Order: sequence, then C-alpha cells, then structure tokens
Amino acid sequence: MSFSEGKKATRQRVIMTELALSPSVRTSELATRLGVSAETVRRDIEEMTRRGLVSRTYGGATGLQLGLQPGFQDRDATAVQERDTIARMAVRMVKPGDVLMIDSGSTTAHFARALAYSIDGLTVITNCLAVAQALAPQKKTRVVLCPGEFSAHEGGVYGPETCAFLDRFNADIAFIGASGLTPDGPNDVESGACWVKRKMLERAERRALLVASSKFNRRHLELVCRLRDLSDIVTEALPTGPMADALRISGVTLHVREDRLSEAS
Amino acid sequence: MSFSEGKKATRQRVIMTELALSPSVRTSELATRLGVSAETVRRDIEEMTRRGLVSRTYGGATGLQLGLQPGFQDRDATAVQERDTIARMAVRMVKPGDVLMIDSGSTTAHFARALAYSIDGLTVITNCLAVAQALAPQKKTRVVLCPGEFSAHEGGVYGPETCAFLDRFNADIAFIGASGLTPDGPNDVESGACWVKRKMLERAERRALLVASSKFNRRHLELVCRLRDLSDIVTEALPTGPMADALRISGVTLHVREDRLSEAS
DNA sequence: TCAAAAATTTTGGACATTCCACATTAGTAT
DNA sequence: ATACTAATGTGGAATGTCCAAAATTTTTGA
Repeated sequence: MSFSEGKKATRQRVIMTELALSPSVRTSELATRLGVSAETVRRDIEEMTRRGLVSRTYGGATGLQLGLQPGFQDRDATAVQERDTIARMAVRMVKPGDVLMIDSGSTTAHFARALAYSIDGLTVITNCLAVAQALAPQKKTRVVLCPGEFSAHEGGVYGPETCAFLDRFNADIAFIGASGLTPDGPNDVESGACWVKRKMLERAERRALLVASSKFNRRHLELVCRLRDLSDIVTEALPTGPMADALRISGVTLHVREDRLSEAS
Repeated sequence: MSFSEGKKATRQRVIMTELALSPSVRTSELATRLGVSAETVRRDIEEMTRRGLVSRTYGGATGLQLGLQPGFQDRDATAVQERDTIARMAVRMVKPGDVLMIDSGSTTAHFARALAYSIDGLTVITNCLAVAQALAPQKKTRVVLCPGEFSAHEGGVYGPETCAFLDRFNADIAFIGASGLTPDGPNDVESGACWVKRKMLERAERRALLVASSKFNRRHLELVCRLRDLSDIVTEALPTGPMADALRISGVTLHVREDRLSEAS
C-alpha cells in the first residue's frame, strides 16, 4: 500500500503545509482533517517540536518564526556590535549618487541597512535579498537585483546567470564579505559565492572587503582573490602578526576604528 | 501619570514584544505578567487579530510569520481564508518535476508556501522574493530568481531586465495574480507588473490566473491580457452576471472550491 | 504464518479556556 | 460634580484540552 513514505511522515508533512499557510494549527482540526485521533496528532506535534520543526502551543502548534533564512542572520548573532562598527565605517566610503555592488552576507546586509538611512541617490546592484529589502524602501535609491539560482542558506542568488548579469555593469565601489581572511586573501566556503564576489570586484573601481576581525586567519575552501586585488578592507580591530604584515605589503587601505562608543549611555 | 500612551496600548505593545521573543504566547501567562484578567488579554488579542497584528489561537496568540514586505501581506490581511482555498486548489494543477513561473503578489506567494511542502522536484522561476523564500528551503526544489529593479512595495523585481530574462525560459505552467478581473480580462495597477505577467503567460504552456472573487469586476489601470489568453482561472467563489458569461465564452477552465478532502490512501 | 513490537485509539477524569451577561471601574465631556 | 461611554473584572455554564493507562490495531521480523 505505502509506496514512498510512511503514514506518519505524510501526516507531519501535512502539518507543515498547514503551518505554512496559517500561523497556527489546532490539534483538534488536524485530527479531523487527517482522520486520526487527537492523541496521534499531539504525539506528532510533540515529536516535531523535539526535532525543532514546530513550536507546541496549548491546543496546537505554530511554526517557528524565522525572521530570515535559518543560519543567515543567526550565523553569528553575537557579532552585532562588530558588524555595526564595520557598517558605519563602510558608509563613509560612499557618496551620494554612487553606483554600488553589494555582495550577500550578514555583514553586507547590515551595511545596507546602515546605508539606507544615510545616503541618497544611490544605485545598488546586489545578489542578496536582504540587501535589496533593506535599501528598497528608500525612494531615492535604485535597487537592481541579479538573476540566478536562489540559495535559502545564503539568502541570495548565485550561478552563471548571476555572473553574466554583473558583467554588464560598472560600479564605483564593490562591497564584498568573506567567511575568512588569511594573508593570501579573502576566502569563502561557497564556490558559487566566490565567483560572484570576483565578478563584482572585476566590475568596480574601488573594491572593499567588509570583514569582522573574528574571521582573521580562518581558512576556507576557496580563495576569492589576492589581497592586492582589493583596494580597501573595513574591519573593527587591527590585525596582528603575519596578517598585519601581509596587509602592509599588499598596499590595501585599512579602515579600522577602535573607539568603543555606544549609543549615549 | 499617563503621558504618552494608554494602558491598553502599553499592554498590546508588551504582547508584541513577547511575541517577538517566542513564537506563541498564552493568555493565562500574559494575564499574570500584565496584572490584568485573562478576559482583558483575550479582548486585546481579539482586537489585535482584527487589526492583523497577531493571530489568535486556542489559549493565546502567535505572531504572523513570513515577516516580509510591510504592506505586502497587510494589503488584504482579511482575505487569508480565500487565498488559502485558492492556493490549495492551484497546488493540484502541479505535478512533480514541473517547471513553473510564478508571479509576484500575496496570493501567488501563499500558493508558493502551499507548494513548498506538497510537491517535489519543481523548478520555479519567479520575480517575487517571497515566493523564492517560501520554496527555496525545500532541497528538492530549484528556484531561479529573475533580475530587475526591485520594488519594495510589490516585493518583487520588474522592468525590461526581468522580461528579457523570462524570455529565455519555457515553463509548464505560469501562475499569475491580478489586482482586478473584469469580463475583458485580468488587470493590474502596475504597468511594470503587467509586462512581467504577459511575458510569463507567453512562455508557458498552461496559463493560470489565481484571483480572489473579491477582485471580480474591479477595473484598474492596465489590462494584462484577454480572458481567452488564459487556460485556467483558480478562484474560491463562482462568478455571476456578465463575468460568468464572459468566462463561459472564453473557454477558460474554471477551478472553484471543491475542498474538504483529506489525504489518506 | 505467527508472535512480538510499535503505533494508534479509546476511555475517563482533572484541569484550562472560552463565552456571555452583567457588575464595576476608569476616563471624558458637559 | 454629573452623566455618559469605554474599559475591565467576575461568575458560571459549556466546551476543549491534557494526560495516562489500557485496549486495540497495524507493522515488523523471523
């Protein structure tokens, strides 16, 4: 009888579907709709809660509100302070009317939010949904979104379509992020993301890397480019050791600020 | 004593805050925490539900998920029921492995959410961010996002880039929405959106319009296409009068609610 | 095929929530 | 102050939910 998946799996899939359509479901309704007893539904919900799929409530369940992609903003929710400093510094590189390319990532998205209320008349080309959403409400900013395969994990689009599209534009400044920075240069875990970053760097006059100091000396799958291929690096703490040496030699402009000022007490 | 906002407003603000921290709140707990009777909390929740701020559940409330475009889902927060019925019916037109084009809009986004957990192996081409985000978490679904100028109001991309991009693809079914439907055909307030819809219809074998019956006989700026240019219309209530006549003549397949089915077998 | 294991339903009582009508209180305008 | 309206509290009946244990069905494995 059963061919592809068990009854339980089917039931739980229906629950997820139901939850995708409405913010909450009720045990009793599900029981009727699924033709099983309330107890069974309750057990399903309990199990799904354990697995982190839903959140149990009195009388039913609700989906987990994920503000965004799981792992996109959560990835380092602790680093808000650092990202904030970086974002503010990076904003100072931009002047009204500039054409920007902005990469996907939590740091660049934060930068975009800071940009939104600071500078007018921008044109922003991005492959990141969060960046687009941050900037678009500003009437005076034009946001161009790249095509490509959408990755929920990264919250952006990637692939040959993306690169080919970027190839048709010229920008004043490109802002890219990275999952690591070594003396060799910025690197990233995603190969698809690397190609997009490279293409952005290629099409822009100034080429800025936004990176938290916690990423220093972290080595990942693929090298995006050499240090000397960047024109600016924006970070919140001075690098040390080999990293500092490599930066000095590369001739990249380093934007750092240590003043730890908060919002008025 | 009171200077800025009334007690009720403060209470409801607390409820919203609480809801931002956890996916659901319980009436009883709120009552204790707020120092008011459960009945008052219940009345608050009821009012907030009417205003579309939260969703009432048995024993409490949950936030509305899919936190995206402000004004995107709000536009007609009341029509959830209708959209829900439409979404479920539309899902039944799709089979595993299909290539779909999905337009931007609240109805189509809802459809995408219903699709996400129902059908595997899809390829979806869309100009709508919400659609992409709804479908992308499904590993077995491929989501291709169109390029274009991003409109925060619509939550999607538009313009010549978008149309030119769509022109390169072929789809099994196109699902479009509309702000109005008259005997002439579907129409929309946004000219840019119309062009995208037309292009999607042009590139797909089956051409389905998802529209709530509340949109019947509403006339807006621009006609998207003729009725006969559509192959299917999915709605939740039978049209009447001239609208019904026009539909019969046009030869479009009409899908109206026939729900109340559970899975089983 | 049969028996053990797992999943599901049933049952019943304890407890929680809702709903509604009405009493009470707070807030506001006259 | 007075009268009026909105907001909140109270009580009890009706309904819904939870939980645990036992009975039943389905699935699994040899």
